[in-house]
Amino acid sequence: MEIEKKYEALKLENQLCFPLYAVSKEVIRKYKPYLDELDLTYTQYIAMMVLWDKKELNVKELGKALKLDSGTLTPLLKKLESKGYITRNRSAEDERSLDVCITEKGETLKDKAVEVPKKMGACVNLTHEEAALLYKILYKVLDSIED
Amino acid sequence: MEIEKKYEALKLENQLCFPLYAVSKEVIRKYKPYLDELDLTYTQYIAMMVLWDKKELNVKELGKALKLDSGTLTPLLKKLESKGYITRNRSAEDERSLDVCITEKGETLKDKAVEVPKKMGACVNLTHEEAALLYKILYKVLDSIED
DNA sequence: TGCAATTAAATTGTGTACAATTATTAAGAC
DNA sequence: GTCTTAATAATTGTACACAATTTAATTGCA
Repeated sequence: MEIEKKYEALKLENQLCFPLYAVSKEVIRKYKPYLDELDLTYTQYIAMMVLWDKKELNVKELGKALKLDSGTLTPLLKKLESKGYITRNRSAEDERSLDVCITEKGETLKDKAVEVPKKMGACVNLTHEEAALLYKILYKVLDSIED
Repeated sequence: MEIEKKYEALKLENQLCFPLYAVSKEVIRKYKPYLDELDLTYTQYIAMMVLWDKKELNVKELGKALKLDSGTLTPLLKKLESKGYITRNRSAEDERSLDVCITEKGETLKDKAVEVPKKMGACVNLTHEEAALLYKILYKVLDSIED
C-alpha cells in the first residue's frame, strides 16, 4: 500500500466516532443555560424525563432506559432527592431494589421543562427530513450495539 | 392543547439528543478493548490521532481540533507524556504556549493503531450510504453550532 | 432446609468534561 | 517605556461515566 494511504483511516476527519462524540458534547453544552433555570444538569434532566413519564420505577429500570449504571445513578439520584424532585425507597417486595418516585415538586418542574425542547429545536439547524434520518440511523446503531 | 399531547415533547423517545448521547457513549465503550491494547483511553486516542497526523502542535490548536479545553487537555497530555508517547515543552517564541510533540514511541504506536478503525467498522452495523449520511448530518450540526 | 449462585445497589478508583479563576507572558495604546 | 488589555495554560471545583469490587437480599436446587 502506498505510504500516504496507509494511515488515512487514522485521521480524525475520516472518523464517524469523532463527530458523534463532539456533537453529543456540544448539544449537551447548548442545553446548559436552559437547564440551569431548572437547577438540573443534562444527565439529571434525562433522568427526570423518564420520571415525568413513568412516575415511579427502580434503579435497574432507569439504568436500562438511560443506559447508565448504578455507579452513575446512585450519586445522581441522591442529588435529585436532595433537591426534592424525587424520593428513594427500598422496595417492599425485594429489599435489593430501590424505588425511585417523582414528588409533587418534581411534577411541578415539568411545566417549566416543556419549554426546553422548543428552545433547543431552534438551536439544531436541521430540516425535518435530516432530523428524522439522523434519529433513525442513531437508533439503528443503538439497537445493533445492544450487548 | 389536549393533556395527553402537552408533554409529548418531553418524552425520552422523542428526543434527538438522547440517542446522540447514548450512541456516542456506546461507541466509545466498543472501542475500549481495542484501545486497551494500545494503553489509551478514547480521549487519549483522538488526541494521538491529531498528533499522528500533525506531529507537533500547541495545546490551543489541539483543543480547537478536539473541541476540548485546557482543563481536560492538561491532565490528559501529562498522562500521554508519562506513557512516553508525547513531549510537552514551552514554545520558544511564546512562553505562554505549550508545544506538544509526538515521540518515537508514539509514532510506533501508529502501526498498531491502524487496525483499530478496521475492527470498529465491523461493529457499527450501517451501510455505506447510512454512514455517509450520518457523517454529513453530524458535521452540519457541528458547523451550525460553532459558537 | 441449607447453601451456592445470582441479582441489585452502593462503593471505590480512574479518567474525563467544563465553568470559573489564577498565573504568566505578550501585545498594543499612549 | 509603562501600563492596560488580551491570550495561553494550569488549577480548582463539580458532575458525570464506567470497570471492578463489595454488600446485602433473593432464588434455586441438591
